Amino acid sequence: MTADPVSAVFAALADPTRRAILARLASGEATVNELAEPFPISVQAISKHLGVLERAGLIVRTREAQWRRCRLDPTPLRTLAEWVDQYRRLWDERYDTLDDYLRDLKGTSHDRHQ
Amino acid sequence: MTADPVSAVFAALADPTRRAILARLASGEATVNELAEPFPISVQAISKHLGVLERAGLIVRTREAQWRRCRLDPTPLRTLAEWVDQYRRLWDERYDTLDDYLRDLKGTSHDRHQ
DNA sequence: GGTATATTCAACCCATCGGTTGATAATCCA
DNA sequence: TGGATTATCAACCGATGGGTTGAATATACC
Repeated sequence: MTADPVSAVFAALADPTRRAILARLASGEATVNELAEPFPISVQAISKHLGVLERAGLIVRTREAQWRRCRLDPTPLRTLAEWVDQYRRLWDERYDTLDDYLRDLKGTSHDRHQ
Repeated sequence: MTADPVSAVFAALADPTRRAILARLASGEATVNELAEPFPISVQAISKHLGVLERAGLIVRTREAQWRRCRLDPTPLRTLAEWVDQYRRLWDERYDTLDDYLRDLKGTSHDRHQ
C-alpha cells in the first residue's frame, strides 16, 4: 500500500516480469492465462503481478465469462513521462539555462501541463 | 541487488525520499548532511538512500575532506524517458497508427523540441 | 595528540515482496 | 448434474527494504 500514486507506478515498473506483461499488453488485450504462458512461474504469481499493475492504474481488468481480460491503461505512463521531463534539461544539451527550458515548455504544443 | 539496470532505476525512484533527494540535487551538488537536513529520519538512513541512488547510477559521490559531495547523473533518467516513450503512441492522440508514430520518431530523431 | 564533525558500517526489527502450494469461486459445456 | 477451465484467495516461506541505534573511520582544527 505505498501511499502516493507515483511511488506505486515506479514500484510496479521495477519488476521485469511486470514490464514484460505491459509490453505484451501494448500490442493488445489478453487474458490471465495468455499473459502467464511465456513465464516459468505459476498463474497465481502472474495474478498477483496483475493486481500490482491494476493498483498502480497501469491496467484495467474486465470480466467476461470465466475470463478476465486485461487492457493496458497508459495514463500513469503519461504522468511518468511528465515527471522524467522535469529533468530533461540536465541531459539535453540543447538547453543551456533553466529559463530556456521553461520558455520552451510553455511554448510547446504538446501541452504536457494542461 | 536487482540484476538489471532498468529495474534498479525504477526501484530507486519508487521511494519519495529518494525522489526528493534527486529534486534537491537537480539544483546543485550537496553533501550528505545538507541532503539529510529537511528529512525527519536519521543521517544513516539518508546514507543508505544515497547508496541506492548511486548503485542505480543516478548520483555520483566525490570525496572531499571529510565530506562526500553528491552530484546528480541524469543518464539513467534519459534511458527511462526512452523507455516510457515506447508507450507514447498509446496516450498521445497525435498518433493514430503505429506507422505514424514510427515515421515521426524517425524524422525527428530525439529532438522533439525543435 | 585530542576533540569535533562528517560519513559509513554493522546488527537488528518489522513490513512488504515475489514466489510456492492448496483450496475456493465462477462459468461453460456435455 | 457434474466435470473441465479460468482465475482468485489464503497461508506460508525466504529475501529484500526502510528504518533504528551504536560503533568505526576519516578528516579538520586547536
